[in-house]
Amino acid sequence: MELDQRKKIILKAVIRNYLETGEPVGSRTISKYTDLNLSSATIRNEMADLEEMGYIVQPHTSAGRIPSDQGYRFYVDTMMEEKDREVVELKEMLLERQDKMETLLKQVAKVVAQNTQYAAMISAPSTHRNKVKFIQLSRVNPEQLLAVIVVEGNVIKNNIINVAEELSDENLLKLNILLNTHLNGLSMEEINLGIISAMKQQAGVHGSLIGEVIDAVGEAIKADEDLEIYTSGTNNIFRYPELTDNGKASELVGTFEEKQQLGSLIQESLAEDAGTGIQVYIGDEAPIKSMKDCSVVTATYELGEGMKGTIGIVGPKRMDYDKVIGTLRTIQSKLDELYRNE
Amino acid sequence: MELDQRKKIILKAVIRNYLETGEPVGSRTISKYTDLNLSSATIRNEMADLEEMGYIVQPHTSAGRIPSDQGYRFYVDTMMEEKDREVVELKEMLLERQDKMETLLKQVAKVVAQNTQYAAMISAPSTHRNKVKFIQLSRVNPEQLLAVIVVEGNVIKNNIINVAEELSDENLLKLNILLNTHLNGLSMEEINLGIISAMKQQAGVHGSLIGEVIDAVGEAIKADEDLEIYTSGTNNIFRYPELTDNGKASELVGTFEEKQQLGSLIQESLAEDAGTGIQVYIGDEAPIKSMKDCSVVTATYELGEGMKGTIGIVGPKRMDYDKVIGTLRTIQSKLDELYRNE
DNA sequence: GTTAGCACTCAATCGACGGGAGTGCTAACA
DNA sequence: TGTTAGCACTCCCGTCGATTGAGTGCTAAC
Repeated sequence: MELDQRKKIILKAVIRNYLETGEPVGSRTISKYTDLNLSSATIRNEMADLEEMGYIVQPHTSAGRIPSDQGYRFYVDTMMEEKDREVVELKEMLLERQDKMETLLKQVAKVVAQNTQYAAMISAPSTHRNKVKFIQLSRVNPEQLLAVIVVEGNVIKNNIINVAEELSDENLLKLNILLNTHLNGLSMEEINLGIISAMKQQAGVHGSLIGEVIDAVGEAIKADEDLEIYTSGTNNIFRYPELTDNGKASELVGTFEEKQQLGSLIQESLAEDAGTGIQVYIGDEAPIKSMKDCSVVTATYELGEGMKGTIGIVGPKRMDYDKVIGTLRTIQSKLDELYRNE
Repeated sequence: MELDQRKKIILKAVIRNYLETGEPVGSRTISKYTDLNLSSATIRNEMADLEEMGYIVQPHTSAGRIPSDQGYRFYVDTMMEEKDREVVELKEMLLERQDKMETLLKQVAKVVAQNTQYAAMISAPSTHRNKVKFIQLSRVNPEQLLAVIVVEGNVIKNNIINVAEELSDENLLKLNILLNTHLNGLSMEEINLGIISAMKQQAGVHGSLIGEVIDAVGEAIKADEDLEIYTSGTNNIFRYPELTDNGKASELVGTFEEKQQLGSLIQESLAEDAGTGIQVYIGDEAPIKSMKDCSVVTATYELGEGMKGTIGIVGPKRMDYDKVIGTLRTIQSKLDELYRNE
């Protein structure tokens, strides 16, 4: 069977109506809702076809139809190609450029959640590929050294290193020069054991002590690379009974708290990034099982210097895709603006 | 009317039974539960008295009794003075000493939540009173300076400072000396505008540029003083219907996400700190209105060097106070141990 | 191909009903 | 005077059946 023009119109009408009301929609409603001027009986026939084709389902025999995952997928796909979304006006949108990345991200998550009334999450941009700008090792007291590493994008990492034996001023200076000449300009992912052992070799004699310090610096660089994720509006899920019935709320809240679980979503979204960077996952399409009754819309953003992160919105399948995608587009461009002329 | 010995026994029996079952408890149950050898009729009379005195209430006419807030309060108070709690064995309790405070705190929250099956929160110790150990200003590039401040307890703060005009090596060195001589050994709360302007004065001529830098350092020290709070086990609240019925879940989850709201609790707990540092808030006693159906148990902890923070456990009023308090005691001593010989 | 009509299905709602847990009160007992 | 057995009463809760109403599928006529 083929999805002809009329079927498409009816399918869209069903979905749009369901998005609004959250109730199964019957043939009579569609008969009046659309301007097709068809009787409910005709619509009934078409709807039976659509059901057979898998776009809509009946929750029980004598109820109206609701969209299946396949139906949502159709809707989202056609919607995405149809028109350029108008830019959504964000309520109280004030993104000031923050020194602290953390503050900015929390702010974005909050704005997005408030605006859409769904749950929002945002991952900090990964800095693997950012280059080291500056390294400094200083003595805090005889047994403690402080290593500070500044990376492009003004990301700062630091680490306190405990040493058994005091390092002479001369050696400290040498070490600083060594570290800077070897590591400056390298991206964090390029700094590997090979480079570190090369440095150790060049440092020569003092093997053990200096070696330890070099290792510690290497660790400081590698550390903290677990992706940080911030969430907001988790309690918006309570607006949608289909997400909170039967103890589903507990699972979802748990997932949002254990932010590591959200990682897979972030990864996938970054990987799939095509064109606009906006992705829609419906039900099982998302790689997180507790979200099987949700839809997830993700957008990748870029903060100058190639630092990429992901924003995600989680809501019921009957979410207002149009608005959500519009909001994400707006945020994308605002962030881009904010950091373009760094 | 007086709360005589027998009434106390009955009251405790009612409460203990209710804690176990979560069901209203009737006179017959108590008659068998206790070894008073009284008939249910006698118990009924006593229970009527207890109700009149406000220790227990009936959810409806023909139901058993449940403890009122006043009843819980009595129970907790007598329990606290009764005996030394035996030490609770924590499941999989492995607190390794972490370099990163954040990791340690998240770990503690998680352990506590898993152990008690309630929601847990923990505030990072405030560092107002910690003394500055080390300050360093370095040039990252001609327009950017990096300020690093190390505070007792190895708390590290840093800030990138943008300058309009390059600072000479000589001036940078002077500044470093100036900063260290003036600020080293002072606690963060002692560093105020007076001290900062004194430094500016001493710096003399270069007023504007150097003044700006000094201000920026001052800001870096003051910044980030909003208390950080970590939570875990939020979804444990779903184990207790009385906390999640009628949309209460949404409120509670919201409170846990907006961690700032938890601040008042932390403050109060730190302020009230008496003796053991353990506090119990029942219902309205807690300063957060979304917790009016909860009980909250807080404990202050100390990580050497006078860094104090608070751990809080939030659960239903019928929480297992005994276990919760035991767990908190154990955590307190483990943390103390961990940092005692710094 | 479209539509009116009709029988059918099934979830949701409502009221009636009975069981059960628990109470308060009274009267009898030690 | 304190304790207890007995009893009527209250009220929650689950079950059952009837009713309602929205919606469907099918058939026959247009």
